[in-house]
Amino acid sequence: MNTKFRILDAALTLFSEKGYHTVSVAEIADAVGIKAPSLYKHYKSKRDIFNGILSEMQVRYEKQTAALQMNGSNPTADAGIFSSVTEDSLIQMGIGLFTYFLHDDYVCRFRKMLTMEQFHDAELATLYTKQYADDPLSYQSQIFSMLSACGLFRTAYTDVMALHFYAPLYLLLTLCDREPEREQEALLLLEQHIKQFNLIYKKENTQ
Amino acid sequence: MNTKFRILDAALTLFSEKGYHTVSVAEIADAVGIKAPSLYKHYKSKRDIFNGILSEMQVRYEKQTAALQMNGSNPTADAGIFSSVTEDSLIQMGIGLFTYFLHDDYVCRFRKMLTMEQFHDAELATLYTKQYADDPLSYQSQIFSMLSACGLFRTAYTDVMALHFYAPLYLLLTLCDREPEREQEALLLLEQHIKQFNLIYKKENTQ
DNA sequence: AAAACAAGCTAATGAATATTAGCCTTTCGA
DNA sequence: TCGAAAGGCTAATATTCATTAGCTTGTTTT
Repeated sequence: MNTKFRILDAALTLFSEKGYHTVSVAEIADAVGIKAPSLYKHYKSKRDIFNGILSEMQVRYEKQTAALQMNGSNPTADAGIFSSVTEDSLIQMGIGLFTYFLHDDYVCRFRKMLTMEQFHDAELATLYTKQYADDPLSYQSQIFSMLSACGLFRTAYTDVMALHFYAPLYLLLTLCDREPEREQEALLLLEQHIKQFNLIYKKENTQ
Repeated sequence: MNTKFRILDAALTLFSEKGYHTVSVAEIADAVGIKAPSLYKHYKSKRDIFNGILSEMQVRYEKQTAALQMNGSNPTADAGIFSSVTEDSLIQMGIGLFTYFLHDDYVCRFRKMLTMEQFHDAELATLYTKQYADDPLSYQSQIFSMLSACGLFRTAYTDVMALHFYAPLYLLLTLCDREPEREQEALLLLEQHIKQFNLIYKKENTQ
């Protein structure tokens, strides 16, 4: 029963460390504690395991984004929530997103895997862009347009604001994926970045 | 003679499209127009071809950065060059860097290859970080510290300024690597980003 | 001109690897 | 309790692939 899931998990770990093609089904089986042919009782091929990981991520991702997308549906209705945006809460939002992306077990392994596989398939390419560029950017953009509407932030192109806020986070994230030992340095820079961002975009009179 | 180079070139193309492990030596040979065993007259193994690509890139990269690193050596001595930094020249610098990274034949294929191989080897990881994060950031940081010193730009943490300037460029670059058809959209956003950046950091009195 | 070398080829080798066949044991619903 | 399904195993298969051996041919060096 849960062997099926343990296979997925072991495969994801291996794929995220060495890439799909470099990992043999024997290795996956080994990590699970069974022999290679037994895998085929659960998945009909190696590719099928990979697809299983994709579906699993699909489910988790939709759950995660649904939780964020302001369940009240109408964005401006929730504007009150933001009546007290402080520098600290902005920092917390940034650092929170960063550490979630970097340390969530599934998210982190999945991103590394997708990084390596993105050019093998147009579908994987768009999935990557959606999860790590388009969706975060449009989410941030939405938030900043609310903050502008409330008069808390300067009015500016919210697309550009979102890019200013999120792109450094993204760059530092991919850096830490490669060199985890530089996380402290990255966090420091990220915090400085957000302070600077806050200084730039927050309206003076509401300080 | 130039077969040796043609092998490197064909291999880089294939590696950048499909990743090192997915490409067979037979495929590389085919692309060059010879048979697989003939490759071994020029390189002693598949890995050796890969290493050849790395060395070739090393040479090109050093040539390229040497050309940028202000051959006059002392940065502040060249401050005069920047006496007339306009919004347009800043945009040109950004767009120029972006299109160079995106369209230079060698740079572009190499980056895609490195993107796929970065987790296979700590050395490749640091190489990636150096070329697409550390070096560009410290270069931009240097420029902004000069611009600040000249009184053209606000004084601020130049590391953060560099991050603000470069990170969006990096994000859009990786996006276009995956989805080249979105280049126009990316260029537009990049231009808006730089205009906004200029507005934020340039001293009002020098407008 | 002869020897040596460069650079191509075909054929062979050997290892890795995904997948299938077929067998055995345990579990469990009828 | 019996039959079948679930889930494990070993052994076999077939394919792909990097690499080597050894031959040929044209060019270069002596």
